[in-house]
Amino acid sequence: MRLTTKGRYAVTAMLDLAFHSQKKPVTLTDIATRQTISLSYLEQLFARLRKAGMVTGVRGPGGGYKLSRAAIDINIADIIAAVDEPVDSTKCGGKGDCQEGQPCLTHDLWMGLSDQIRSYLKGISLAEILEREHVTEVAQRQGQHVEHVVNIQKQEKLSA
Amino acid sequence: MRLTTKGRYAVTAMLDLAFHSQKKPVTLTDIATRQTISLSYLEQLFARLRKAGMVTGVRGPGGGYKLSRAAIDINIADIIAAVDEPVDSTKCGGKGDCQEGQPCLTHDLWMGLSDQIRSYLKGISLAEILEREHVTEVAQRQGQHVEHVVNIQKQEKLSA
DNA sequence: GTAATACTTGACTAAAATACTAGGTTTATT
DNA sequence: AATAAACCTAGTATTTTAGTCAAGTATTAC
Repeated sequence: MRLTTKGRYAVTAMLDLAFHSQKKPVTLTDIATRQTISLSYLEQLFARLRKAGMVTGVRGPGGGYKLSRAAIDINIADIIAAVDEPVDSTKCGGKGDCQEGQPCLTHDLWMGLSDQIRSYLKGISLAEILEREHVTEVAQRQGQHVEHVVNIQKQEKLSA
Repeated sequence: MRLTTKGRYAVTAMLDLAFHSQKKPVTLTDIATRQTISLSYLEQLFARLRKAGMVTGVRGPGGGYKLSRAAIDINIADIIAAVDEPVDSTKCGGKGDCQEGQPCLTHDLWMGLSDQIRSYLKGISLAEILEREHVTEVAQRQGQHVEHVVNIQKQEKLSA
């Protein structure tokens, strides 16, 4: 499990998507504008997210992307795993025979730790993050812009 | 908080150090050999670890490195923070004014998540990891390979 | 059917991080 | 004095990151 800016971009984009795509699909152009990520880079990330079955593309005018599953069924670990190339961190393919056994000793230690982080992130869903940080903090500090968004969301929820 | 191969190298080296430096200092050459990390790369990492006050260099023949504190007082988050350049992930310096307020919404979300990971890793000490896999001690004494260690550990889990 | 909109693909690139190389200088032990 | 080790400085090849650019294909509103 690696934690890089690439993964952060993906999580950020997914959070944006979860937040804005409740009613209709969200275009990557919108996300790119809101999150100041380049469109083509987003396209790369979403190609992977789509292959991982986490988002669904809707073509044609009025199209965009939406979550394939409910936000509560999408966890952070899966998002990061989807965009990150899986790196073999063992140097011996997990065989345990790199060198006299010793090296794989610490490899095992690290991998155990890595697994813990993974399972920890697996326990956090998009929905939980949105809910946790939701209107409370950000809206207060922010004023009209976010309030506007929040209002729209509330209206959508009411009409849904 | 980033999780990269660099951080893994640092944690691995620190685990090795914690494991072997109980009596006398450990040379980087030893660690380099055991963990198959280049000596100069280790030097770079340990320069940072030393500046962070986690290890102490002992010069001269018979010298090497040792932990500055007890292994139980050194946590994983600090190790990673020591070798990783702190990247400003906000693009607005935490001011919250990147762009219309919106971007900082998700920035905050991610940073909150990042903080959780950090505090999680802060709760794990070198000593705990070594202890958790305490069988390694046995392996060391008996000169066995890790494959055996893993088997022993599985048996212990079964019998526990 | 056409145009608009949106997704797909692939090639390319500047900048940064990674991992290493080389060659030193101290410092302390023997 | 010889040596073993930390410690320092600079450079460098490779890979990854974070994009850009260009030319597609698919879908739907009209």
